[in-house]
Amino acid sequence: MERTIVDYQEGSVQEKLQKILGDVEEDGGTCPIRNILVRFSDKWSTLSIFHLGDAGTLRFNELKKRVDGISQRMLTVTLRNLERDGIVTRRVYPEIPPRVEYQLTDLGRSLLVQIIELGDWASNHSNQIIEARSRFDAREGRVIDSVSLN
Amino acid sequence: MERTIVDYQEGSVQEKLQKILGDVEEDGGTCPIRNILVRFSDKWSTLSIFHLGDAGTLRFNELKKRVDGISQRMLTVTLRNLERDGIVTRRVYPEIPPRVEYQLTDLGRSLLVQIIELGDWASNHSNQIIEARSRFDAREGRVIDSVSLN
DNA sequence: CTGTATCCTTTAAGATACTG
DNA sequence: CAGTATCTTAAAGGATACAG
Repeated sequence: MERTIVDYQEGSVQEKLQKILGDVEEDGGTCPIRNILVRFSDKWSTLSIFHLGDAGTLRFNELKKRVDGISQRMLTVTLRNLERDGIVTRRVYPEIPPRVEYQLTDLGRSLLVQIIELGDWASNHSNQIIEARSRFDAREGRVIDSVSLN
Repeated sequence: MERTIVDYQEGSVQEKLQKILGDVEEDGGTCPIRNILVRFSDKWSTLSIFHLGDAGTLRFNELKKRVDGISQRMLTVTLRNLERDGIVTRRVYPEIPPRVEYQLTDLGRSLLVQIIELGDWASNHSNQIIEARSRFDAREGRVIDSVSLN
């Protein structure tokens, strides 16, 4: 079902797009597809999924060490949301000091495949993007970095 | 350390992940891969790319009509950023009233393929995710919806 | 060790009014 | 038509202190 990294290159990309657009715009903002895309596109979720996919099982602080720059609060929030969505499992061992282990579910691993492809794309095209940014900034003479157009 | 990813791996998914992790954590936060993942994962960018991919060429207000709920300001900001990154082209026709047409670049179309796959994944797994959320919320007795853990 | 709770600052983004 | 500019609110996220 989702293991085919190969055949989504040639399949019916067009049909998939039509289907997504139908789902995504049908109820303006509340649809699950939008919701899911937004959720899985945040920085900390992506990085956490990468690291759990790489390591298999990680304790809270092990994961925290790997996800460079994440605060304790954001790791907690991120993991709760991923757990809620069925992407990771959380196992608590009643020891002192407590041990809590996280790992990807099957669903999480199938998502991982998708975001690896996206990350791979980013990796392979980063030079093109950086060059495009330079050209644009040279043309415009100013930087429109992230958002505010003020 | 176990490698659960091996289970479904056929090509070089594992290698891709290693490469991404190397890139992504090497300079903690400023690397282009992180930057790019964050940029292309925001809601309005994704939806704009979908619609431009579907329609081919769209004027500002045509696109605005299709991307349900987007404000004028956010469409402007989104399109500027996509233009800057080399994902869309912006062509201005010196007419009155002005006409401005947007379309995906080759780079943009190659990105489109990736996010279609992600959208397709979301579409195919939305039921699983919704069910997981219900189970979690029933277990926890409260909703941890988006972020604040207060 | 694995969190929670609070406070506080920054950023995102909607609404509205105005312009070439 | 296709934006800009400005104002304001909402949300994200960091820092710190504390708890089981």
